[in-house]
Amino acid sequence: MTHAEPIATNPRAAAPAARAIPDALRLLSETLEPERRLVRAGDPIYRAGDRLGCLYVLNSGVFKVVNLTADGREQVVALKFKGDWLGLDGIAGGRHTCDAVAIDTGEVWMLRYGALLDAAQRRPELLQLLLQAMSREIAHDRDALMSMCTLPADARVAEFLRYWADALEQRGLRTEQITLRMTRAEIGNYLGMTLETVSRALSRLARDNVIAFCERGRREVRIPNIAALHGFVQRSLTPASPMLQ
Amino acid sequence: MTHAEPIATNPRAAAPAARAIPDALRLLSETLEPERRLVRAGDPIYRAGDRLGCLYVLNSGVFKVVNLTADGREQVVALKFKGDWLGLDGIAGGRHTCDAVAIDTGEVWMLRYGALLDAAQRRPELLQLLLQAMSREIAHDRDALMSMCTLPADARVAEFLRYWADALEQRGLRTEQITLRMTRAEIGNYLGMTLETVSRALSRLARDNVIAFCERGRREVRIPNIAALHGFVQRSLTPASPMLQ
DNA sequence: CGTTCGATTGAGGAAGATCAATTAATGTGG
DNA sequence: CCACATTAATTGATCTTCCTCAATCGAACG
Repeated sequence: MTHAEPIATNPRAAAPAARAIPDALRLLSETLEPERRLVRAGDPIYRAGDRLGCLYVLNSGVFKVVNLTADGREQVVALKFKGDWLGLDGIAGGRHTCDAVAIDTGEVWMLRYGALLDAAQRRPELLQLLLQAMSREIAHDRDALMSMCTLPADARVAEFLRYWADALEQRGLRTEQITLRMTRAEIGNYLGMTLETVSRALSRLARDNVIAFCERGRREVRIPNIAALHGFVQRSLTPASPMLQ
Repeated sequence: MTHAEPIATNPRAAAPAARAIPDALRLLSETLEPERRLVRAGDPIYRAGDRLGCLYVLNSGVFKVVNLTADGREQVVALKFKGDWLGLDGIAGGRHTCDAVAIDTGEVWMLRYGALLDAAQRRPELLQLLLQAMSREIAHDRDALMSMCTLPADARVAEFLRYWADALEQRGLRTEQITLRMTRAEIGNYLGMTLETVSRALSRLARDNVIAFCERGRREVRIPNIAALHGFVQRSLTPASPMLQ
């Protein structure tokens, strides 16, 4: 009885999701033949205010999406992985409303918005793909808002790690040991807390053996068991913490 | 010289936006002839888990969108006004992921998802309409997340009122005096704070003359000047409050 | 006119921000 | 390769904001 195998214990349930991203990428590749662009950590692919010429799909790597307000506030509002789209928020206004910046080496595919629109008119499966990507993003943003509003700081950090590990797992990538490509300050900015609070939360998670730090630096995190992270979140809810009705 | 007319002092700038919603509604009405449904405060139009048969567009009234998690947390994650769409988050999974509940009398138009998809394939302007609605929702959700993360409680309440008044103004509705159709508890739940904090924030806003309560109850709020609300938000940022870098 | 529900206001406490000091990585020029 | 400079992370000590608990008040309703 193997117990250390959380992935694909139920192949029938895992299979469709596991196939979804490669299938989507193949469809896009074949029907639109997108221009490919290699990026390294720190490279922006667009900036808030840029005219929306293209939408982007990640073939590999990790991106952060940074929102900025007129009054100078700046915040990481999303993380993007393989198969995710970038730039969807700019469709309404014809201009990008955020910065998109690579935080790891990777490859993005550029889809001319006009060409995509044309193709979507002719090919139902392409339209579906786009609508589903947008829908997924809306649903995810709401979950994120909800975590922000209802979870205490420690749980938010745990949830952040769980989400990251989960995203990698769904894409068939190594999840046992993940490299956070963000500083504590960036993580805190994303989660709405200070870098000190992030650091303390991580220390506590490590002390509780929910995560472990690896030899090389504290930027690499070992997650022996994703379910344990979820358990940690749940525990911070149950013990007398109805937190906002 | 009439001075109490904040709208359309610059007709060229205001006109396109002001026309956008009626134009969109007319297009939908003519091309899809949607079934219309009257609702009253408290009526749900769908529940999380329901199969996605329709998308909905508000012709009038106000809706709240409520998200619930497996562990029982429940939160208002969005407010919807005339011209807004409901149910977009359910496209990806084929099921609604939230409850949508009327908080005022109004009328929603039901669009069979399949029919909408067909029509969008044939009519570019309809496809654009749908994509723009989804894009706008993504952009707005990010702004909301950002407010949550970067603004202190008082400013979040001010921003909430500003957004509500702004939404009404954009739709050509009375904005001088608005009726909040949510309890303090609901507002607090939406903004990630307790009802007491909402109450205190409102009292402070009234004391600073940024808002005023009307004779009948404290559920009606008079907003003499929307810009003053924005000013209040800004002030809570500048005086030694970098708040998260 | 009492009952109920929502709103307000105050007092005390806890989570998390801020300030500050230390330690660990990373990078740079010699 | 090492000394040094720089940046990131950790940890502790306060202080602030906001939550919790509780009492009071007002409005709506039967």
